[in-house]
Amino acid sequence: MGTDAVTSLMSVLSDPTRLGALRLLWDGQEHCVCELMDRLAATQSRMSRHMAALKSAGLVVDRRDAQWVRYRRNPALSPRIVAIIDAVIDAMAAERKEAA
Amino acid sequence: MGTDAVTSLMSVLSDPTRLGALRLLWDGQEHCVCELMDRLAATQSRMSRHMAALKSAGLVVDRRDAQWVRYRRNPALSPRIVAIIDAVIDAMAAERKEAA
DNA sequence: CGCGATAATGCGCTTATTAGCATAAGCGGG
DNA sequence: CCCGCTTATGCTAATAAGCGCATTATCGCG
Repeated sequence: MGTDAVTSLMSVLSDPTRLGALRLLWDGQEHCVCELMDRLAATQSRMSRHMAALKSAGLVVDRRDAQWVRYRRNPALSPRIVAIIDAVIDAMAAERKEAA
Repeated sequence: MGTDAVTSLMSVLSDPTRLGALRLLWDGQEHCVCELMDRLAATQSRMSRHMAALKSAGLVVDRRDAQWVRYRRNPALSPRIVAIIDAVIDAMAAERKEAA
């Protein structure tokens, strides 16, 4: 990790579309961009760019499968990063429950 | 919490000066702006604004004491928020250890 | 009441982030 | 080889974030 690795991680997490994607990917399964688009109500280019950001941060990995690109949570993520994201996703879930 | 409370929290956390201040304040003690300035190598206006951001996010509280303003961690913070920040500070500590 | 010390704020500037639109790139099928 | 589907990317405009500088505000002290 660089000097401000945590800071850049926080930057990546400070976007609702990226957080939503992370929440969906956190089930460990693969999800294509089109599915994420639909479920997060994002346009194609927007979704693609946000996924690129998550990938560039090392939080997710992707795989080409025919015309689809399947993203999934990076299984090799450091425990400290996982701890942060788990806590964030937990807070998001609570927030969603309250809103309902 | 609003719809994107978590997102805005992440935004507040995505700055090295604010993260540094949070780390220092996380000991539960009071710290004046001047001390934070010194320890984080920040100018006065910069430090003041960042503390205002942390305060506005509800993460810290302040108290006037003569010519000083003492900031401290907000003791009434929700457990979910605390969990996030604890994890972030833990990651920062690990990062600092590696850098040394 | 004026002074020194500490902190906050108005202002202008620069840089970073994000979005949409259009276009290109990768893939399988016919 | 072209077509349709899916995803990535170049470009540009709009917005937000952050900083420094200067100024203002607040306080205790003499």
